Amino acid sequence: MSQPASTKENLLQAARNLFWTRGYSNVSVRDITTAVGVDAALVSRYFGGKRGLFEATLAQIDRWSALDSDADDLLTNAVNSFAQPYDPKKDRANAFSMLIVNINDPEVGDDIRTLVQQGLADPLAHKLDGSLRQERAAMLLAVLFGAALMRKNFQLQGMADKSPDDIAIQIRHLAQAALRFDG
Amino acid sequence: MSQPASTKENLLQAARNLFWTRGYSNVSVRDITTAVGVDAALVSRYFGGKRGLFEATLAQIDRWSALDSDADDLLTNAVNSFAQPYDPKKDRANAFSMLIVNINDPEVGDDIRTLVQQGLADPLAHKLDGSLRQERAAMLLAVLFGAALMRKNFQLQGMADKSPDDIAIQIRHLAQAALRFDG
DNA sequence: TGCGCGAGTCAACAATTGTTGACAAATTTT
DNA sequence: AAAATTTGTCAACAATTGTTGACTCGCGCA
Repeated sequence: MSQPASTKENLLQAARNLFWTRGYSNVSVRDITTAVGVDAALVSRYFGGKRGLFEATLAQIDRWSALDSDADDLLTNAVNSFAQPYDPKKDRANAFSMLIVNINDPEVGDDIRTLVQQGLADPLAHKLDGSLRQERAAMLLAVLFGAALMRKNFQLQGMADKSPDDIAIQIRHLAQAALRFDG
Repeated sequence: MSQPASTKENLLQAARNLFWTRGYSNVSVRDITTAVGVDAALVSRYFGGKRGLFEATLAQIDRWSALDSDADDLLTNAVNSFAQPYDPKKDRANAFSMLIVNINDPEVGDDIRTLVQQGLADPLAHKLDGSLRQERAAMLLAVLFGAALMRKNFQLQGMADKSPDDIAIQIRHLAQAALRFDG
């Protein structure tokens, strides 16, 4: 039995959808409020402003399901998280899109940087075993983000036009190489 | 004997520096003109507007030096193009940064997409031999762009804090894996 | 009935943006 | 020297942006 969604929750969801696809600076407060059907003033009322609303959406990404695994099937999970088609319900693949779209924003870029470093890269490196853990973690993320960048943002032929299964094979090939790096 | 740079050339250079580092929407016409020391109206006068000025900078990237090689040392050139430190004089490493920074811009994103597809990915695939050329070209670009993204934009530890030589070793490892892909 | 309160609207603000037309100065052309 | 063309400035514009304060409406409660 779900409660009738409050306006505040509606704003949060609309903000997530818009920020995560268009990027912070490319979404106006009025874009969000008209999507919900309320006045623009409510954003400042409820969240203290546009920036506060964005950070409220950021706070929802405190856990990365790609890290919910031991070192063995970490590769499988990492590959799957990018191979899956876009699904606004699952925060996993969605979150990566948001990061790329917002990383170069002068207003929120720093937030994204620390979120990825501390919330994703550091835990990932800690999960690996062997030497050069930080380097291999960074290389794995380079592969995953690079594939997402080519597939979703640049929409390159040879990546954007592949089925999730096909793309998973390509990414797995690269991810394995990243984890195998030993100098 | 270089001519004294004309104001139009100065605008073009200032626009390149700013657009390529901050992104199109994050740079105002007045940012560019005050950097040169002239009035903002000159952009519309000389280039037909902000958009025209941006496309004038895009027109300067019609050739990719990473493609100036046969299939053999293509990998070496590709790796070098990303390992080199940021240098506003050389358009090579610079151009990739520009592409990432502007790819998500609603105004110029499509320009970047077609430029990369037709000017970079297609010629690259044509240069490869063997099967799955389009896929391997896309994978190589995923590695190169992903490394640039982690290093310059996300500034991940394990990539951003490496010397050009060290980063070249990592990228070469991944790039070789990309070119070796056979399904 | 009257009081208070949460929810939301409305009008307006200051700032920033890209662009334009009229004008002034300087330089070249005739 | 006079005319014309280039080169640039200046003021102003309309649109968009985030934010604020005053206000209205509806509902529970005394």
